[in-house]
Amino acid sequence: MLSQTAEYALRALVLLAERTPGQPARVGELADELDIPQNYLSKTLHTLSRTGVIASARGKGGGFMLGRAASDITLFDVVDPFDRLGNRPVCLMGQGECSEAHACAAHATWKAVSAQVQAFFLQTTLADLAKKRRPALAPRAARKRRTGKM
Amino acid sequence: MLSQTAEYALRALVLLAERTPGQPARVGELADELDIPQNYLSKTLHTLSRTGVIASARGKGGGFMLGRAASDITLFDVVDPFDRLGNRPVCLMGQGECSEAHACAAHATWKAVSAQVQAFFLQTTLADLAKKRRPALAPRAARKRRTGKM
DNA sequence: TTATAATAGGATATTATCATCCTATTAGCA
DNA sequence: TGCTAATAGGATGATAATATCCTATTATAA
Repeated sequence: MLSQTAEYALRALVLLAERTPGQPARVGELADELDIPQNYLSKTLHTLSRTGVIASARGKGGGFMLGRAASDITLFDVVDPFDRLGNRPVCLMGQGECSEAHACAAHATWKAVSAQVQAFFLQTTLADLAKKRRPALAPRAARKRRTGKM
Repeated sequence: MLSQTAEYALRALVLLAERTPGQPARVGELADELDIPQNYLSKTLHTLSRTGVIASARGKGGGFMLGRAASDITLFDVVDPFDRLGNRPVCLMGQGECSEAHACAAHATWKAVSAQVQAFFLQTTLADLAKKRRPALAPRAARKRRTGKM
């Protein structure tokens, strides 16, 4: 569904959204926690810093942090610089195999499904994905046993 | 949404579905009409012939044709051998970032959207995509002016 | 039985994606 | 000022997807 790069970006930004705002997180930390190659993530985040969804600070005490409130960053914002969700053709068979004027029987259905996917990315925000940890629901033992995998 | 290969396969099979059944179509013809590299399409179709959705006949007068009724071949049948639609992870952030047990706020929404996409591929058939040309609705002039593009 | 037209399929080239390496730049601190 | 910790970013390597080339195999018809 998403390219590797876009998935990395998304996971990293969800992590950022879970951090206390204003405190920059180092790429190394993020890469480590997410098991993503550090140098690769570095460039991915840099790309996002250019679009403004995150901010970067160089030097000691630097790192990356969200550029605005998590509830104000959509998944589309995060993913679109890598996978062009906006540019996808209307017809799943490529450009204009079936057009609005000369539509196949499935055209309307696909358009509807496709629109739902778009809407999901446009309406869901990082705040929705960030884990609002609810300790009451997760027994203490289970939390400790976390392996990082699965 | 689909890989290049899967898209080629789908377009070619829609074309086959529009042909008179039982009459094999040569790869060259199909590739030509769809503007797809012939040798590549050849292998793609060969793959599908092994899964049984199409049949192939070698030698003079040979070619490819649907293996069963167009209304009995789903888009899933065509696409799955190339893009594993069935194997996609539940969470769009990769394996188990959020699980059923520890779900993010968007989990349910994404699952629903994802299921709709799956359902589309499972329920739509080649017959639905094949152009049942309705000359009454398309003015003769418009039909002639077709450029192949757009 | 030979010529021809088609798919079958291995080998290989090309291109895009994913990933690493290394150096430059910037900021903070002793 | 100089040391250290961080991002910035060019160059390059590895891998997978896409595409081409060429020969083998099979079927039909003269």
